[in-house]
Amino acid sequence: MQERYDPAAIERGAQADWNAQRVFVADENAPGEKFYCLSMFPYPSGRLHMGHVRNYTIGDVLSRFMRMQGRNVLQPMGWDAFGLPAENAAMANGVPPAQWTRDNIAYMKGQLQSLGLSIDWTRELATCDPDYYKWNQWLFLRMLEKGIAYKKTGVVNWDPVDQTVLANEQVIDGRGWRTGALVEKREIPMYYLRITGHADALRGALDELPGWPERVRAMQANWIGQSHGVDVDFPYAADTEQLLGKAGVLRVFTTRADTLMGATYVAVAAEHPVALAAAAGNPALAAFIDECRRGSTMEADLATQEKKGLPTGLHVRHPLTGESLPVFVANYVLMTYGEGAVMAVPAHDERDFEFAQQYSLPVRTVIASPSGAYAQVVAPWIDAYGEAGVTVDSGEFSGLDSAAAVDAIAAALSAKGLGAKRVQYRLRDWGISRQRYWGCPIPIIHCPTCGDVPVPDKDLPVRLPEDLVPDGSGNPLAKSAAFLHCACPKCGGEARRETDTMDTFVDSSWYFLRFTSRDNDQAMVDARADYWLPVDHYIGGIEHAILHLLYARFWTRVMHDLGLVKVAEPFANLLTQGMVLNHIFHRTPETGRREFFNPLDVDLVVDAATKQAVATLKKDGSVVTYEGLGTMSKSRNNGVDPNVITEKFGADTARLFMMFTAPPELSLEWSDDGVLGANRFLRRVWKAVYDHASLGAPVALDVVALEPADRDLRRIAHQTLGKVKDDIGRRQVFNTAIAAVMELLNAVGRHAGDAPQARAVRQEALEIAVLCLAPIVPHICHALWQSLGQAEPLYRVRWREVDPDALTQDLVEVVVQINGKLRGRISAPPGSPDVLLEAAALADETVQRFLEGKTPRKVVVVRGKLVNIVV
RNA sequence: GCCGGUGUGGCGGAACUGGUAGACGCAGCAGACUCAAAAUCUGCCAUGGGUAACCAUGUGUCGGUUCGAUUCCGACCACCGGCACCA
Repeated sequence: MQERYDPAAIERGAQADWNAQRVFVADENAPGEKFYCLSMFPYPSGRLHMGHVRNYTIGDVLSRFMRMQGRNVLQPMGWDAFGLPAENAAMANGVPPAQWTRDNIAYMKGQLQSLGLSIDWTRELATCDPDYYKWNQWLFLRMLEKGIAYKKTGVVNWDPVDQTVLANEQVIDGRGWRTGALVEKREIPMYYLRITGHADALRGALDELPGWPERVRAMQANWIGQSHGVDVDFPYAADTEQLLGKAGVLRVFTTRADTLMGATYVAVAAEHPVALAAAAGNPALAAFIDECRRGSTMEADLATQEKKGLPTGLHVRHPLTGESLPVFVANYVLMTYGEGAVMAVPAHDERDFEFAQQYSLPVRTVIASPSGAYAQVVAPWIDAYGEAGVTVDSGEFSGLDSAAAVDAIAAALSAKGLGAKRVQYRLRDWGISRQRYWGCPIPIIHCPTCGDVPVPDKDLPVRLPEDLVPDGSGNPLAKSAAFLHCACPKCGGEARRETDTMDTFVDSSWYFLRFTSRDNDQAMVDARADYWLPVDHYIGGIEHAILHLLYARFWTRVMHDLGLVKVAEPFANLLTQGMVLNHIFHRTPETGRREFFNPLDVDLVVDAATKQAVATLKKDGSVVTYEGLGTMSKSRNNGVDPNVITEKFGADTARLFMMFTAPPELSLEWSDDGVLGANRFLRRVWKAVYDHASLGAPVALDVVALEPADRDLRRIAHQTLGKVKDDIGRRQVFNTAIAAVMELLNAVGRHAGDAPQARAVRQEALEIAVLCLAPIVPHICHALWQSLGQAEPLYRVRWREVDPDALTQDLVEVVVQINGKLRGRISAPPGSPDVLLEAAALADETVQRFLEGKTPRKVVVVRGKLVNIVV
């Protein structure tokens, strides 16, 4: 064994051994209960960042730990390879997105491998591979057959200069990012997936996911939304009928049907058909509608917007009283929620109240406050006006509590054919059409005679040409004659291929299923998916808490309903890891752009007196502004390149630092000193084994021949073994597990003596330390295990069981409290009866002094832990 | 505004089921080794008082339950995240 810890050589050697033995290739037929450990696959942006390192280290520690527990582990890896950045890079460098993407994958794969992750690379996939996205297309066609996929118009951002559709992130302050042109809204046909059809199931099943963090479940529940209410139809009055040229109803959705008798007007969204019809002959209204539509995109972040509206001049009739009510266009009604229209009850809804005050509309009190907070609704608004109560002045519906009134009014409406109870979800259907090149083609052919024709299964995949280079002016697929022109599968006539591609969230909605059946070119998934699913542990960033996880749950449900997989929920346990933060420093010159400085180039000193942080540049001592901590990012120049750390200290140091510095769910502050500390610990472990091993092989351990100091060390070692298993296996916290091994190593350092049994105990303690660290820092442990004279390689070694005999103690410390305050400690044999402990505690010198002769009123004994004397 | 989370030393954090608050590490201070420095090792390290033994205080604030509360309950404050004219 070498005296010096040389991470580069050790890591190269360990990785070579693992690869040669194909240690991490998963096998469905291997013994042991399956454990599918999945980390969210990366977008191949070019280089790994520290967030990736953290994510994949957590997954790898769990995988390696479970492997040691005898589980049959699958840990795969792939690439979320379609997306906009590849097109941007292509425009900047003139390289096709395919080449840029594949180059990045090759580089980043090397980076991942240098971290020593226990990944089964035989199952690697990239979503831009035709044998992957073929099945996106195949399932899309099944959804089309089932009516789960459908076509309707949707609104997109249109850059009038580049003649192209822009993603939201390409719209900056309402202008195109490249041209600076004012972005327009355009309606175009798009494909949607009917995720709303599963809203109820997706919401309900959240309760059956105890392995998910509470906050993710709450975020999904909020996103899906759920309101129990009533659809109410307001028949058109004569003026509306005349304008629209037909009889009809204006439908609204309300959760407060109990207040229907207090409705004094109806408000519709700017995009509502009635509003648009009224605007045709009303320039002022048309201008207002225009304003509303602009406002909704550009001022979405305005918290308090003035309630504005205009009368349409049209009227509808109250469904129960027949009273004529005016119809307003209001900026607080959303076309995308419910029916795009609301009944307004100013007396019992705050927004309606505010609006009614502004436009002098009548306020009709129809609810009596159960707490007597008010008799009649008058300005100003108080929250009690909006609360449920008992109906008053509501004709035949008077005197009911709100819930009963909703039922009665819903029944009355239903009898007239003017309404019914309904559940409304906030969730909207998933629009998957993207007017871009670097994505999975939607398998549709447009035929002038047959219409939209699905591509037959035998012609799948519809291959994306890989040699195109986008130039920013529209989708290059639309300019590629080879792609565009085709024969109609139905009539054989000349037809045109759909040029839209799928949202990349489609790609990531089922990749975890494909890993199980990667080599099957006949089916999307096979029986192996049922073996491996559900994913036992899914690890990824909180930023995917809503969209990705919801889409993946939906997609799995669709596959389940089609009989393709047995599970309905894909992820049994979810671990959302925190972000990696670093200090941010900048300086804003009088002219020019703000300049950010890398933390490596800055000295940060906190003044002890003022508590003010002072940051100075290392090179010239000039002062820069300290902005605090923030996520590592290129734009703020506060990133740390993983390669720099692994090259300088090794992957094990990087892994140890990540796992030790914070629990996985919390954000992690980068600290160069912390990295040094992690490295220092590994050197200490190395030295401890070296010092021990260089004295030659120890004799066999004989537990009956141990000195007290030996028994102490052995007890600590076995306690550590138990704690580490519990911390990693049950609690999934790693920092405390590492802390426990550090304590063990400190104990080994204190343990002296060259007696044969002393050395045997140290041998066992070091073996346990190496086993406990093996999932976290696998390379150094691989080498140390050999140095400890073990014939079997560490990757084949199972976790060791705690020896209960090692944990026994002759005496345990018992704490003595008086009135809950710590006053002394006594030693007693474990399992001493309460009366003995009580007597010993009362006899204690310090205790006597504090009692000052007073008689205890009561004594509480917690066996083996403490005695509390109450006076 | 609504929903969720988090508040503990100079810093990251620990205390899992109500039972010794501050494990482990970082930084700092002192010492050993060294011609010296780095590295390494040892000791100290919540606050106030005291030479010390020790005493008092202390887990965002205020209250409650309990023999005993960082932990449970109530009210409030601050910060972070998500959603938001949601009918």
